[in-house]
Amino acid sequence: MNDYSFPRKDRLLDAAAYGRVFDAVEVRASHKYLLLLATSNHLDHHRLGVIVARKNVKHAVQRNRFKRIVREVFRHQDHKSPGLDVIVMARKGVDTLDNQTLSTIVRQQWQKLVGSEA
RNA sequence: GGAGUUGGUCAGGCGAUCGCUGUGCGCAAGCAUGGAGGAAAGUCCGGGCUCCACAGGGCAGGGUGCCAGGUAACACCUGGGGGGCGUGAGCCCACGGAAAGUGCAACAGAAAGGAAACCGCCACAGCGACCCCGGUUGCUGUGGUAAGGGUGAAAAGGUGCGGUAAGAGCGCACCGCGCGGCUGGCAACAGGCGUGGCGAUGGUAAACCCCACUCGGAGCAAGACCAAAUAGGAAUCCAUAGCUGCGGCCCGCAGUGGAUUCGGGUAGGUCGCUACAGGCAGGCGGCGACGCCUGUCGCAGAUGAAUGAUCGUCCACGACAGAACCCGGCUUACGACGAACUCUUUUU
Repeated sequence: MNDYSFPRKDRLLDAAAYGRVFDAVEVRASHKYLLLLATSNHLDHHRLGVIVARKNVKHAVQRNRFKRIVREVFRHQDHKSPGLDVIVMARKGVDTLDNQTLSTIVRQQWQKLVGSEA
């Protein structure tokens, strides 16, 4: 039985944590609308960070929507594999997708990322 | 029915599952409960709050600009006045001063500001022409003339009658304008009376400017507190042994040590942080904005940043859009609903 919760320990909490990922990207998954970067964190769980640039998604409502969906997908994933720090970045145009489509894309990219790492 | 004007209300509902976050209770697991907007937006005004600056006054610079009121305050709101638009309900107005000074106005036009005769009109003079012999007319000159033509966004009060050689505020009537009382109004202003013939007061002040009133600066990353590690500082105490330098060596001198305390202060953390110019209901005062009183409610507080996802169901099939110290406005974006009023068409 998986734990679907999303507590603070599962998030990247400060600039330093983000910096570590950016400085040592081990795996990446690229898509027209988003980009995933990841590096192992030597913990027993994954951690997630989301970046949505104002430049790419103009409206705050749309930025929030993107983050929520990414988190939603994240907490439904299997967390048994060795811990990864993952950053999900939005690209221009994501705000044109509906929730369903966006969820599917994020899920696919996530599988790709975990698969290539394993 | 159509077209329109004004002022309002709501912002998908319910259920299930999985989450996020504040608070309360609990050792904990957990349980209970609260959790975006009318614009949260643009950051354009006004305040509160915080720190800095500040005797008083002036200059510079900015803002506001019909009057009265409301307010913590405003550039907002209410009521009133004036002007403009609309058949109307209604709407719009940067609405002080051009008789302090400086400046600006393309082109056109004769002339554009103490104006100007291009054409025209009129008088007189000279030289002609014609004839019915004192009239008509042509040219030139000297004057008069702002009525007409023409230019312009604008040509110096307007219209009419009189008047005149032709004209002209030259005279008169009405309208407009200036000045002085009077009446009404807190006032802006309105009405009416008298008076001036109006060669002075043209326009532009979102041109400089003048006048009146008004304004200190920065902003919650404000600011307050706690406070590591490391480096450096001050004081006290201990050790003055060893090492380094000066020196041939000794003495000596300078530097280097340990402990404790203190102050500054970085990372990090806590506070500021949501309870108030508060919402709702009723009463009273006021045309109203609003004020006063009583009752009642507790209504986000995050900090990589929560308020969501999926499914079911109902309907009018859901627009614009996401708090970041807090309020009051303005502006912009936008879906739906009902109300009052106006104009118009058709029918009875």
